[in-house]
Amino acid sequence: MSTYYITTAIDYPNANPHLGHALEKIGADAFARYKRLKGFDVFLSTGVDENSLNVAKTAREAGKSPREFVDEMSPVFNGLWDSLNISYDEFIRTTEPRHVAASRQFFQAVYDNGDIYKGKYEGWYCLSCENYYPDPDLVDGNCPVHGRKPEWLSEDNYFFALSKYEDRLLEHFDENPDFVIPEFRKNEVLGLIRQGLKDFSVSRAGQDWGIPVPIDDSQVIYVWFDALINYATLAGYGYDDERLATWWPADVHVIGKDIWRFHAIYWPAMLMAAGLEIPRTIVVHGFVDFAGQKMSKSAGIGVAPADVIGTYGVDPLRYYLLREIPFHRDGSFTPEGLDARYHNELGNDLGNLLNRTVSMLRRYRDGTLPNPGPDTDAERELKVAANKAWESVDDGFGQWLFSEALSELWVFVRAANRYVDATRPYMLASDASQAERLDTILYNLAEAVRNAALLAAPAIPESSDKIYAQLGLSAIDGAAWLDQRAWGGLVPGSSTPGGKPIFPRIG
RNA sequence: GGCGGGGUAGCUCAGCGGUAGAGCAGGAGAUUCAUAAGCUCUUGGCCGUCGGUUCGAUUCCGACCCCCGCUACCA
Repeated sequence: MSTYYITTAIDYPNANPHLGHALEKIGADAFARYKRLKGFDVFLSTGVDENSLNVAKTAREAGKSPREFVDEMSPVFNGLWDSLNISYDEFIRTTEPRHVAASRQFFQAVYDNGDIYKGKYEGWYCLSCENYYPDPDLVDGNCPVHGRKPEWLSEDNYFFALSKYEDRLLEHFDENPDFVIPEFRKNEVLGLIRQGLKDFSVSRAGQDWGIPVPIDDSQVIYVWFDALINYATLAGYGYDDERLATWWPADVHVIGKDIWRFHAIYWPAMLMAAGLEIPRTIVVHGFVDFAGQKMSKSAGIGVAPADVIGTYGVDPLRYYLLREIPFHRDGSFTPEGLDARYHNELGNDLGNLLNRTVSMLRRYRDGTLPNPGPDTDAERELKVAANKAWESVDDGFGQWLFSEALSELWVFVRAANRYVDATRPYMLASDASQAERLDTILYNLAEAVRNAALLAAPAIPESSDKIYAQLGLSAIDGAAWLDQRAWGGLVPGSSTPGGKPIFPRIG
């Protein structure tokens, strides 16, 4: 079985995760589920980036030790991913011993290769912020946050010779045109590389939080340098060569538009320097805003994922984000939009389709799937619609175009609703001479619902399983897109228990 | 300043050389298996502005105007 390694960004655990974080994990999860359904052995990763000096700072402000703080925050993240049904295989914390070891080994490898050297890092440093500011960020020569005069400080740091890799990076982009998706992001990356790359500092002096530099324990590794290495750590780098051979290079890094510089430039160069292969693809997604405004906890703008789950459920949130927001671009979360898509698309179109189907099976056939007779034009049309859906939904998920995929799927869902109206099974029930015709309609209708559920499974796995259950089938798993795709997966004579509406009206 | 993205129906967007499309919202109708759901029909757009190329441009080219992102620099 082919392996497929998908990573998501590891998040800074210095505040609670919001919808933006959720968007990325949900997209990556939908893709991971899609790949599994297509028969791949998938490894999906996520985690938290705990070595940041910001984390240490936030901890101190909360009157806690960094260690205490991250131990509290970490479960908040994987807890949310669990409640969103993110099917991650591993959740990494960058304070884990295996990652500390891997980072040090990686640093050492790059150093041994001659690409890390000692240099001077200097700039305007605000003592209140504990941060360096580049000249243009200063306001009248003062710290933009505290308004106080910063001090000119310099410290010895270790630098990574990024500038050496300019040509090799350009070459890599040239040879791998799909390295960065979507294309307009690739163009941004290339633009930046062509402007010329500068070496960057990969260590910080005088800090007590972080991973010690292997060749100099007075310094810690710069947080981005160690954070990126998490992808290799998870693949076994530094402790399990067999595992590394199986999973490295990663097939795709899923990241937000704010961090492509690190993933598309720094990271490949770091890997070249460490003698590791470069991941095959980097998929860059956009951001979610709240009704046109940036989400901001302090300003009270936005909504907590847990609240949405509490009101609507997990799958409605997953569906809404995947359907509403084009993954590669920015999009907007609005309570009205969520409510509309929930009721119109999930409830009325899909949920009601299931409900009317199992209801008629119960009323007219005692909840037992009948044997279908010969097709008429109506059945042929329905199957054409199904085939079209399979093609375009498969294609859409494969290209990270979730919104398009779901949009195409709903074309089929509507076709199935139209099938009921066109064939009018409820008018046939009282006429014994029409029994075979009714059997045919009910069977094909159920089959249409089953196909829709299977197609929707990457996006709304729990709901798809519920639909399967109402049709008397066991949960969807394994390479179901390969082995259950054919029309006729339902066995005549089996019982269709039905059940409560899966997307009940709210409010 | 440079690079990139966007500007199409009230809303969210698709189309990207050949008589303007979808979903939602609004209006009307025929139905009843179903979560007052589904189905059918329908109102609604000088396709950001101004020029150009073309038999023909929302679609190509040029200039410009707004919104967003990245990046550089001046001060």
